[in-house]
Amino acid sequence: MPELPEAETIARGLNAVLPGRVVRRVEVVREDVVSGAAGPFARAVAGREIRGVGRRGKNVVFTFADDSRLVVNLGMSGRFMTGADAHGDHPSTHPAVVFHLADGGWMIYDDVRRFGRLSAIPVAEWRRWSRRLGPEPLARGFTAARLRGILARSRSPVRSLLLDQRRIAGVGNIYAVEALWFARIHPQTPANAIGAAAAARLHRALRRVLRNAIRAGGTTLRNYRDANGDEGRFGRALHAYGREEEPCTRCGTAIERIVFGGRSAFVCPRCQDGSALP
DNA sequence: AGTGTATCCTGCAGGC
DNA sequence: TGCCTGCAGGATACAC
Repeated sequence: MPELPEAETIARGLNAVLPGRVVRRVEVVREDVVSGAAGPFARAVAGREIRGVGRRGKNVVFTFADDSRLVVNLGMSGRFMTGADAHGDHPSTHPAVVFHLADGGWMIYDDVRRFGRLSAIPVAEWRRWSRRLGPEPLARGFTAARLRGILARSRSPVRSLLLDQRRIAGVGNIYAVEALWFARIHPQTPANAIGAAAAARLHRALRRVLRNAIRAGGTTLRNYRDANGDEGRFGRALHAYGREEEPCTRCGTAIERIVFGGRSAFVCPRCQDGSALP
């Protein structure tokens, strides 16, 4: 579920309330969501002071005072919720890991489908961990030329390339589909067939879509809620994703759903007909 | 190298 | 109401 904008929204929400607080005890309710065994995971996190909460790609990253980290990939249905009162009710329906804080507060990682993964990363492993991911698409250094270089190295369909976290970090199916609609590029276009002008359109579209989605607090289709329990408001701004048989907002042609790489893509057969590749 | 398929899970919507 | 199918924001492993 959550892609870059959702992870960013969650990280910001957590960063507003967690820095300076200490994790007293970690309760692993569902062992399958932590990497490695529950015991070592809990021991790696318990006792640490949270210095900040950020994001890398689609991952929410907690940095502790000793520079070790807790990295959370939210999978399809991962969520965070926090509360101040240890004895209060909490809204978690599928708690997977409960973090008891030293001041009596709590943070729960809740995950219906349990595709999410929580990993404790020691200081010495952080660089290596982060390097497995491609560049951040919203970073200053991510230029149109850089995107074009990435595209040029692959013949795979451009949508598949955008979803490959090793090449670009944080883009998921919704925003890949949306950016390709804006750029008028068919999702199955071989990446290396995309010329300089089309690559520049895609670069602009990708950053625009991601930025606007962050501004809207992400996209809620079903599960997604931010750290305050609020829905994302970007669903209203979708032009292609999930709009099968609805009119293209640019030309009125019915949006089509196609499936490849095991995932749905949505395309305007007229705007994205493969003729605007230069 | 790239693609299709299966797998990990649960919940929901739609058809009958 | 119940049963069945298909679908879902992700990631990974495997065979071809």
